[in-house]
Amino acid sequence: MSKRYAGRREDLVEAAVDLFAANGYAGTSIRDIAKITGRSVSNVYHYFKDKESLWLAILEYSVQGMPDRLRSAMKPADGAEQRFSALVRAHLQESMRHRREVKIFFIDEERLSPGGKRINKRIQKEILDLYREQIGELLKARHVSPAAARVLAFNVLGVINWYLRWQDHVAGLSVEEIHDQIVGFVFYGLLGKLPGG
Amino acid sequence: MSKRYAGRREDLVEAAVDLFAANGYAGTSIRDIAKITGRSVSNVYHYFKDKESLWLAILEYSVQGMPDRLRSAMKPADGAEQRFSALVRAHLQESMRHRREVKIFFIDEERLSPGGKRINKRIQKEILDLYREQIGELLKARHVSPAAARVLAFNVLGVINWYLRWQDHVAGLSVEEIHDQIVGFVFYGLLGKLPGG
DNA sequence: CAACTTATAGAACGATCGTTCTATCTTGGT
DNA sequence: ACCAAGATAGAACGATCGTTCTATAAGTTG
Repeated sequence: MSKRYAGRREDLVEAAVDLFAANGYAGTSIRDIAKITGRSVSNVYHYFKDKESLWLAILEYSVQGMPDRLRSAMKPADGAEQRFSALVRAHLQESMRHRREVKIFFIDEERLSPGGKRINKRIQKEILDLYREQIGELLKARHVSPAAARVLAFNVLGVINWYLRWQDHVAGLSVEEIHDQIVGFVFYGLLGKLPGG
Repeated sequence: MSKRYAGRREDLVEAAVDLFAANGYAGTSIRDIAKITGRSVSNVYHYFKDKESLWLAILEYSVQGMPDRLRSAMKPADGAEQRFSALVRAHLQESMRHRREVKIFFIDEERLSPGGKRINKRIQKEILDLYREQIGELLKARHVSPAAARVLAFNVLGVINWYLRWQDHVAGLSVEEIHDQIVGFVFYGLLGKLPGG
């Protein structure tokens, strides 16, 4: 691989992320990707054997490693609340970092081949299980049923993933303040505790 | 309009809801809709002038009236907490009732014409404002900033809309129990109150 | 039955899709 | 300088897309 051509493959992935996030998988054509990178259609196929491979390459360098990154954000020495807070904060930051990829990942999963769907589902299940486990630790004294813990895990994921949609639409708060708000909501809801307390 | 042909238009809308929800707007063709209804392509165009009109017809008979239905679920005589609880429960029920439509509505909004987008945004804003207003009432004593109230409204919407995704994947709880769980989470989060209290 | 409106089907249009093929150009190693 | 490997472009394939046109069948109304 020559230096002159370094990053050419990554450019394609970058453009594909943009377009997939904006227009969806079915709504994005190989020609679109070629056009905004100033390349030819066949050049795209030189780097990726087909459209779905491009999709999977996106997942590979972003969402694929997310469960591990979330796990390593939680320090074993801390208490359950600190660990959970760290998990949520890491998850929010990861979602920010890979905003478009996560959007693609969670929204457009339907049109994949069975093999692609399996990868998608596996990662989603890893993250869900991570939350279920931590919620179990957090609520140990309250003996919640597994079904209830599952519902709670989905609720937390809903808050975090929904964040991707309105992230841009809030003025007047810094990113850190928004994250504080979200963590506070996940812990105490609307009524459980005063915002400042 | 003859009786023999009554409901033929509605059949097309019904099929389109199914397919749009399963495969997205760009991922669904007029020919797909014609095929599963056993009609011809041109017959679809006899009832709808183009693809986007079909989309808007779906919104019209489902999501369009949702803000009003949510408003009318809240009894003015009740207190702020009862009113908010009624709002969330009505929203959950409406989301269940029009599961596919809401999924389409919130997910696939990007590929519409400017006119279609405007309708979409208007309804979403109506619902968001409804929540912001009620959250304002609910937290009157705590003087939360408008930006913070906005974040809280988005969080609640995230929980409810995310519910559409995992609705099928929880065994061991009835629909009412799940709704209780969700309302409890919105009010008190993970730690704010005991589940049984 | 005749006239008119509605419902339907089938063929076709141009555009675009994912993909493949072939040919040229660039680069790095010898 | 030569050559193999990688990078690129362009043309073309068959399939499918949204849409339109034309023609026929069915139903309603006189």
